[in-house]
Amino acid sequence: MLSKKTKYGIKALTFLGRQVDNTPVAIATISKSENISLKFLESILLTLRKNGILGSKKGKGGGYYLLKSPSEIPMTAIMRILEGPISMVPCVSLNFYEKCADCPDESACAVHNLMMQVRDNTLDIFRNTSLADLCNC
Amino acid sequence: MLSKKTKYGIKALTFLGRQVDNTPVAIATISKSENISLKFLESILLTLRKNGILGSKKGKGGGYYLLKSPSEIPMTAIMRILEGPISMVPCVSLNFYEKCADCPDESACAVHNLMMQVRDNTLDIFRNTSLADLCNC
DNA sequence: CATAAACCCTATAGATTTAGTAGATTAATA
DNA sequence: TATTAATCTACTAAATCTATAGGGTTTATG
Repeated sequence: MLSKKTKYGIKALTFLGRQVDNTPVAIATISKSENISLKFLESILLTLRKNGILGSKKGKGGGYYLLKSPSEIPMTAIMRILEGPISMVPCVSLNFYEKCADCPDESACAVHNLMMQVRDNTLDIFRNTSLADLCNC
Repeated sequence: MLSKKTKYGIKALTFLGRQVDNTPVAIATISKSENISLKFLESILLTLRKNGILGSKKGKGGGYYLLKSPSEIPMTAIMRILEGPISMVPCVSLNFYEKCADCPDESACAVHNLMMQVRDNTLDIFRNTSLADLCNC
């Protein structure tokens, strides 16, 4: 299940991507428009900034803005920052790999092989979808 | 992320599906072979029984056994029982649908439309994979 | 009747999620 | 320069979920 953090993060990014110019938008503006708890959104936007997706400007007239154009931001990046691994099990993760404690042989593990398929398919979608695609719908 | 419950459940089902005859297998046998905590596995097998996947026999020589042949058990059924919804958001779920509180218009929601794609792809895999496929690998 | 097994109920430690509260810091502007 | 509007930081907290553990009950078998 997708966390609210990720869901809200994507919604906020989409909101920013739909802006005509790329001038800073205040958290409160996004919060009201997308029905997201202000302080929760604040922490989400902060992590997006720390991970190079967003820039921010402090003080009056400040806010958050996209650092790249929406078409240059793949969903893989957004998902990995907000949700973490795209895989359903760590043992098939590309960026967050971890061996299973209970499983002696990965290549013989039924779960492993099934989840590899799921990962490949999901990854394919996220790789071929950019923030721009989300903004146009 | 896949819960351990689901992972262990699938492993146990695979173990049962690989049995030559379909005679009852004790929880302890599966627990040892697959490195799964006995009491946790107990509760997992119980829910699989209550959901029509497994049968059980009490007393000496008792245990759990599959109610159908592995090829007749699709992964969709197993996943829904153990993990719940296959969708990443309730608003695109076929079997566990729930409207989002924050979202006024589903068809205009970027998250909704993206997760619909992911669901379709994942569902396709689970529909075309049966327990039998997992047993042969 | 003894034994071995599923069954059933309860509790719980720990982690994660989803926030809320309080204040510090920074920058534009009147 | 004083004010104001904004981000930034840190702490707290409730609620829920996860992954067990323990103990007692029931049922079948030899």
